[in-house]
Amino acid sequence: MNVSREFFEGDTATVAQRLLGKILLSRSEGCTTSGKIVETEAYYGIDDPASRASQKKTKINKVMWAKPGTILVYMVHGNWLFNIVTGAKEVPSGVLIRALEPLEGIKTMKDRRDREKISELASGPGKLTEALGISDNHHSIDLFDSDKIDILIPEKEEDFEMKTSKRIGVKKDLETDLRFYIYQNKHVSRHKL
DNA sequence: ATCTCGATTGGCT
DNA sequence: GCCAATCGAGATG
Repeated sequence: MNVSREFFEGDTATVAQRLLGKILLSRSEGCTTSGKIVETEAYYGIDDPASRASQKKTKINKVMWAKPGTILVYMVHGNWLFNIVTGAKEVPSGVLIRALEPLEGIKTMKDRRDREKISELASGPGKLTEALGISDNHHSIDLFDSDKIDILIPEKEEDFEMKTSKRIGVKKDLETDLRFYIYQNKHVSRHKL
């Protein structure tokens, strides 16, 4: 079952936590790939120094002001990073999807990633976009107005223990922990931390 | 566990 | 042209 747009309204840290255990599915280049979300990070708006919304508006970050459920993709150090806009309209915030546990289309993911180990297919923000065939042609599309990307609620959600930490790669972080991940899941990035 | 080097794009001078 | 940026892979110990 698909999530509703209301799922992405409200506090971005809450949405980030609720996304854990959900399924991110991509249809790209004729291949369907999907994975369980095991790691996310929340980014607020103008009060969050790490958020792109605290910078000047550009064609990349202006979609943070778009309606919740809009997709934001940008390049960092040679990797595409996948985010979903959250919060009320005109209140910029978003969630970065950082890691997936591969489910469908594992063969395709192996080919795209040129890796055989399942835990190396999508255990990081740049890895999962490559595995799912996500790039800047997904930027600014609406999740609910496109068949390229879906967020699904699994038939039966297994329970898990959630852990939090500081966001990764962020220089000026906030006091609160805004990274959320499934404890002891092997597909979480940098799970040695 | 720690480091180091390469990676691509957009935004600015 | 220059540079920063929500990273990844490989080498090393």
